[in-house]
Amino acid sequence: MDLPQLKILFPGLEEPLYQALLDHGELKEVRAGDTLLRHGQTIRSAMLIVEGIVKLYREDENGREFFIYHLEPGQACSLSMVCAARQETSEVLAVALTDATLLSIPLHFMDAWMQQYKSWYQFVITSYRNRFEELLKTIDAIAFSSMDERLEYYLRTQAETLGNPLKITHQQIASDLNTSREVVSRLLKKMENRNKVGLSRNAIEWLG
Amino acid sequence: MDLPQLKILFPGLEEPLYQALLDHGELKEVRAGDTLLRHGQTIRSAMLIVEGIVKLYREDENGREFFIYHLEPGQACSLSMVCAARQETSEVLAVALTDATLLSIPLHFMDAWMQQYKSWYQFVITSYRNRFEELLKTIDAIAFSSMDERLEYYLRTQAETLGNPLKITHQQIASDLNTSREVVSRLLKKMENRNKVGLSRNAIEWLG
DNA sequence: ACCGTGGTGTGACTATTGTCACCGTACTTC
DNA sequence: GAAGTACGGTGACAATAGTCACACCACGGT
Repeated sequence: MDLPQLKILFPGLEEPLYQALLDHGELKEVRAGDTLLRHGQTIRSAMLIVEGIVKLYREDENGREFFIYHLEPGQACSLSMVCAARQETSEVLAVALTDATLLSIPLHFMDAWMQQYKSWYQFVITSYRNRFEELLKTIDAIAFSSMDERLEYYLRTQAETLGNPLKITHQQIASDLNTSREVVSRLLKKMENRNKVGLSRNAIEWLG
Repeated sequence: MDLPQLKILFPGLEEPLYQALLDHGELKEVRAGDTLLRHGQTIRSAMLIVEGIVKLYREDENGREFFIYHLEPGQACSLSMVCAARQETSEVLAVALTDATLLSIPLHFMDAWMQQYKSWYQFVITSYRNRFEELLKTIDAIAFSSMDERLEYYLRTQAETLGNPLKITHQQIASDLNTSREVVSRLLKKMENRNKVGLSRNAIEWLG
């Protein structure tokens, strides 16, 4: 991790802040499938995504996992930032979807930078707002749409951030949408008949 | 609006910040039913709730309104704060449920105070986190629960913030939950049989 | 007192989603 | 290559939620 790389990933920050990020941020490598944040876990640092994709879930009491959004390089885990700022516990489950590199910012720098660097405050607020928007879109999907519309939205957005064709099983989709595998299979079959998707084992191609 | 009142409503801020709030915040009186924030509207100031209850909705393309949460005195409209910080447009609909008094903070003070007063930054972050939590709870309700559970949760939380018995019609509940009046009436009747609620015209008493 | 309106109760039906059962097929492992 | 396992397809049925139709009643205005 060097300065030019950092500037590309997180553009628009102040010069001394980049240096501070390099000096005080700790790079962490995680493997695909690793759990980064568990429900109820206390958060001790803010996380910026340098490389890889992180998947965020909401869990219910029975351990069901509902997908809420992805975090990509250049983004920050807003929850980790606000929780960190108040040393509270996590309310979501975060799992690395691919091998990933994170820049971990110790708690006390959050406060300091917030007042020292306007660009940091802007970054945090912007991150927050973006996550808020994602959450609102998620609410739209489940509040206003039927399962076939939700599935289409899901496939479209997954294909955008994860690439097309998608390497995923029907069971994983069902779990992300909190429905059953049979329902997903049936709806996918219908979509295939309308040429919206191409189906094969462990892969789905989104054709729009 | 005077200093002691402000301290009770928004505890834990720095002394000079209270004075700044009084000096630069503009008090606005609104009537029950007034729309404070329309979807797509540009936001020019941050809003703190001094008195009354504000109801936040998410709208879909067809104008359906899905209830997301209430704002009470001492709380802030986080969306107005982040949007204000970046001069973006609103993504929700905010309506005064009762006559209300708002403290409107012009845009440029947001930035200044954020760096000047640690307590302001804490307040903004905390507000944000609380709204985020509400949103996650809303997602839980619609992602994991059936309509009868959602209705119970709705009645319980409404009774908490609005008082018991609730002055509300079945049609309004149906609209808030994005379902139909008949479904609400039927489920309420079942709940009455189980002594969870008392039903009368224009009013519902939550009995737990 | 009468009427009009809005709020509520309810039966019958439809549509959507969830569940169960079972099968075929690909891929893995030995 | 045989056996085991994960994945996907599909029919039958159950449960839930949405829609339509209509009746009844409370209340306000005249």
